[in-house]
Amino acid sequence: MRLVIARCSVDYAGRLTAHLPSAPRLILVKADGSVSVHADDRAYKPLNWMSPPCTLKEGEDSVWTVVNKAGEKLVITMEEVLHDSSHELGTDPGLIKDGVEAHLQELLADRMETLGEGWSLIRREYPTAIGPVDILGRDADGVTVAVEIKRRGEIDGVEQLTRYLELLNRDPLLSPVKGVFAAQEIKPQARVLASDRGIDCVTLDYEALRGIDDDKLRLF
Amino acid sequence: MRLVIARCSVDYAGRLTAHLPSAPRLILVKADGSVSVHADDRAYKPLNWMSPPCTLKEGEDSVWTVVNKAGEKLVITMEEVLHDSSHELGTDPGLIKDGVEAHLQELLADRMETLGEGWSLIRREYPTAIGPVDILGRDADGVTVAVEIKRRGEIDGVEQLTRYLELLNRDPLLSPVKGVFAAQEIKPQARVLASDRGIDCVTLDYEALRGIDDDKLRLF
DNA sequence: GTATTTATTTCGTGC
DNA sequence: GCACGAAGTAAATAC
Repeated sequence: MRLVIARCSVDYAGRLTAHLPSAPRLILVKADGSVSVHADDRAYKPLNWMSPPCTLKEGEDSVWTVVNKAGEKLVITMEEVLHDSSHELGTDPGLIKDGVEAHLQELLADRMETLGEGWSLIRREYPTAIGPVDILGRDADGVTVAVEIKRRGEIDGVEQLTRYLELLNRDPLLSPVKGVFAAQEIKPQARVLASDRGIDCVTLDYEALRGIDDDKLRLF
Repeated sequence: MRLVIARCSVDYAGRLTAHLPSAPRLILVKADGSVSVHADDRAYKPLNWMSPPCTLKEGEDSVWTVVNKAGEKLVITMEEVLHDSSHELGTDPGLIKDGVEAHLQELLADRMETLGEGWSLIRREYPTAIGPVDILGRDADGVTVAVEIKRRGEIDGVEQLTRYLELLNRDPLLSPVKGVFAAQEIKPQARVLASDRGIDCVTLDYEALRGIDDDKLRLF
């Protein structure tokens, strides 16, 4: 990893065209070949960047040119280098995540009763021609239920579930199939659309689900 | 801007929970208060970060704790500091972009003939109850046309246009309204769905549109 | 301030 | 390799 602090101007021509007038910035060159130009704000997002695979050519006139296969080009004109250091980091062991949608799906599949008494799981990631349904289950009356899970429930999640329901209801072995839209948070518009289409909305409490699951683990 | 290269382990607890085992990494502290932890890959994306507003507390035991208002917490345990430097960058003049969706809309509104001979503009951002239609126009026969513009045309863009068309066609002053899905690149699935719904697809050539526009500017 | 839409989205995953 | 869905999406913009 190479860190350069320099007064520079930058031009990008690729998917769009962008220009940065001269100012002091951080230029970050990673071992993966990526180059990013950072100001002292915008959190972790650089002003300009080039993702790997790409090649960096340092010209003798202090002009760096980064190009990729698609012909995108990032040109950094260095006017004054204030700092330049390189560091050997090695490959990173990587990070472990927890709490995303996949986890919600696991937890809910394990606790279908959360959706209603007597509800049961048929399977997770139930495959259809247009993609997998998050959870397919049955309610207390044996009616098939398709559950779409989101962390944040928005309008396109309802659209997605609608497409699944349309398809599943063509299958005489499954039909009629009810829809449940489950999310940690459901936007009002999504709720209205779902209701309009006869889809039930359920707000998931991640902590509670996990707590229930923990209890279960503890008890059995 | 402060640059620290250190062997460290990191824990994040907030919207999700994540852990990074000990390894050498770059810790980037910006003037905006943001803190990001970078490995030597993943392009410009950090392994972990905290966005401003947040506060960084450097403990005496080489443990940095970053917290924000929502109670999210990033804990960096420094085991060995290999580099530590600070740099005054000042505020950045910022960047000038060109070629994004808004620009495509401007260009196309200026050149409705691109869509068909004799086509004309009614208005851009035509307001409806469910949001603005990118472009409302008329074809050579005077038929109303709703145009949805995307940089990359995907299935939900077609869904969106479908909703607009459904609504617009309820208005007897406008009906019948045709649909045109215009994008620099249209995914095959989006094309199929559009065609199925009687929506025409048009691939936009940004360079050509701009060229035409430049010509226009030159001529008049 | 809330809701919606865009993004050089990026990133993973399944086919 | 392509297509699709998710992201600690974030950021800009309209309402």
